[in-house]
Amino acid sequence: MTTHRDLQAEVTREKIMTAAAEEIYRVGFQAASVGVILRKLGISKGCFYHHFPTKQELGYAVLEESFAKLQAEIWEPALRSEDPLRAIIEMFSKADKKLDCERIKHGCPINNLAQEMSPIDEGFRKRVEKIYRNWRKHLTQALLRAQKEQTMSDDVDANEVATLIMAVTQGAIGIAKNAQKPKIFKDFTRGLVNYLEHIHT
Amino acid sequence: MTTHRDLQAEVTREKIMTAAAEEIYRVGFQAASVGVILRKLGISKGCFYHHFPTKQELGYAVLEESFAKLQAEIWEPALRSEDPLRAIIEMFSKADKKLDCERIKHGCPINNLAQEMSPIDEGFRKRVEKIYRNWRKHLTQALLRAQKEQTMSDDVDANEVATLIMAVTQGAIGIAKNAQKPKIFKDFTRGLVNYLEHIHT
DNA sequence: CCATTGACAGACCGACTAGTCTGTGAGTTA
DNA sequence: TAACTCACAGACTAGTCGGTCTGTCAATGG
Repeated sequence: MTTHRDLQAEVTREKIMTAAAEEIYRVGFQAASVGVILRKLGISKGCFYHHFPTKQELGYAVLEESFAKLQAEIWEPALRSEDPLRAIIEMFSKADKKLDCERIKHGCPINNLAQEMSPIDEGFRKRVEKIYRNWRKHLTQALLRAQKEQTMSDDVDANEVATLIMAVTQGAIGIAKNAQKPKIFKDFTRGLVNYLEHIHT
Repeated sequence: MTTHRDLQAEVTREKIMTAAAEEIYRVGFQAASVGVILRKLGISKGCFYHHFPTKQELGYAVLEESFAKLQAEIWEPALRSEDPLRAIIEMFSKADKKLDCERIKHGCPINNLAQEMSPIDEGFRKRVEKIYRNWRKHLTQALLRAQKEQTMSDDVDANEVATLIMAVTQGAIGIAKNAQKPKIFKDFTRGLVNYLEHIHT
């Protein structure tokens, strides 16, 4: 049975997760201090370590629950769309609007974590790899569907296009984040968009 | 006049720089400990802080002197080549050989540093931005030259191709580094290579 | 030859970190 | 209502970090 206490505990866990996700996104995992996160929430050490055994486990949870979900939410509509290739093209074309700007400035949360933590923590590495494998799989499936439904040229290899999209996305976000100018993101994706237009039928 | 002492000091500085570059490349800037670097070299704290005012300045020096130089050395031959586009294509084609594997496994040193430090240190951000601007400039110039010398199609925009190459390179290295399989690098650049072949004349 | 310089040695410091441990008191159950 | 559980509080610890400071001694210049 779920008691009032269990519910309250769940709320607390969520509060920690949200604040941690923000902080990790803002400054990176290593620079994110457990103490700072708790002070911001007005929550005690005891409370935190009641919910998470280590800072590392908190990081894993943020990656798997918060970041992976965010990524899925961003791509799912396009991948489910009737005309996936067109939807993807429009994702890039509209990338300089509203919320996306903030996301470009701070980079892709998953990629940030990956670049920082993968070389020194196998746990992060494997979790990120799983997310990427998934992304690649769904993207490829969507493009194969596009070919079947005649909205993408048969002359190209769906898997090849999928990896190209992924590489450009990650590369362009990284470069734009560094430049701190979301406008630059479009500079670095224009070539890809033109190419995608070219194979769109 | 350059005395024997000055010379010895320069040697020491170089030793520190080399060890620091390795360590920063291996574990990132924040995780790299000054103490660990010094212990490895058998050098004292006093010695280190005689040569570098802060750890931050050491990081800047490594980025500007070691990493930027490395990057230039890798791309210069291709960009100076008679047929730059062909040379670039071959760079990607041969990326799974020898030394390059190690580089792919640990990622691009500059990009690693950029992703980790740019959001929290403007000094790193600006230095990386300068390197990227330079890379983009030289790459674009090389492609414009290719067009003038009729080795690249006039139908494409040199700047657009340059940014595409940069984005794919950074994205693919990042993904391959995470997967820890250099072979994957080729998967993620095959689409680009085919495209480059296509516009090569 | 003697005064000075500067490359280096290493003990030391304060700040900060992740993580522990002993309580405490409200919510739950018998 | 009495026993108990568990979400939470917060002082505390051990260790690491970047950075400082004083001292030493060989190379240097007058």
